[in-house]
Amino acid sequence: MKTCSSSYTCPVEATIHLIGGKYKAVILWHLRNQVLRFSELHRLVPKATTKMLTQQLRELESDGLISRTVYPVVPPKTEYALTEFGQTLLPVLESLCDWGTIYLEKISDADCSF
Amino acid sequence: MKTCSSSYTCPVEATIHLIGGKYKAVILWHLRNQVLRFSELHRLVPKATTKMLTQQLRELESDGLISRTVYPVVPPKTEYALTEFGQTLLPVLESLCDWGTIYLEKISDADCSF
DNA sequence: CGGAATCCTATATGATACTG
DNA sequence: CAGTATCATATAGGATTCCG
Repeated sequence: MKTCSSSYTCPVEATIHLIGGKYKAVILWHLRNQVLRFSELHRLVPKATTKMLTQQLRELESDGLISRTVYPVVPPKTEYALTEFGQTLLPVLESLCDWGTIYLEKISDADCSF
Repeated sequence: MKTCSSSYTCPVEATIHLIGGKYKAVILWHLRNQVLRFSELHRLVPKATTKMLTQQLRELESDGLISRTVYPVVPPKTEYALTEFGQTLLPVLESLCDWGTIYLEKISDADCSF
């Protein structure tokens, strides 16, 4: 999962390395039009444990795709948002979403009967 | 890695599940404009072991994205190609490639100095 | 609330050898 | 050539508990 020092043979590989994590693309997708707190994200991605969610968020952060803002209040409050650089991913995410929609239609027809 | 019976909460998740594998997007990318034999693919994706390459190819095949044609000759000859459905992924792959290119420029500037 | 720490298991991946 | 089989390990991922 190290991002650095990996030499990629092609750009596609690099992008997948950044957003191909189990929940990363979904997280970015949910952040596309809103700032979200940790618990809000967790509600949107319930399959992720807090550990996984934290891990993926930290990786996205260290890759410069999202920002993490901690408010020193009680109870704690943390907000996650797309960075400017993260926003450049929006066309990619939309294309993933569009194709996924078509794919889901396709398999709901066949309904996986094998 | 099971594709079936996973219920996705959002289409982005579905797409990533199909092409998010370690070498899948790269394989698809290499097949975008040509038919390739196993050994040719292996040369293009040298980091993958034969086991991994086979595995990813079989998954792509069972997801209907690529076709596998075995010619009953000696020595054996197998050709992999995008299916029609696989071709619908081309815009997605291009978008992954475009963004990856920009990303690689960005990190080659900073050169990971933290 | 937003995690961190620990422990544990499952899965992914690699190395190597072998085969029709 | 195009894999398969087997063994070993690394990494991902989950469950649980605890804390400021």
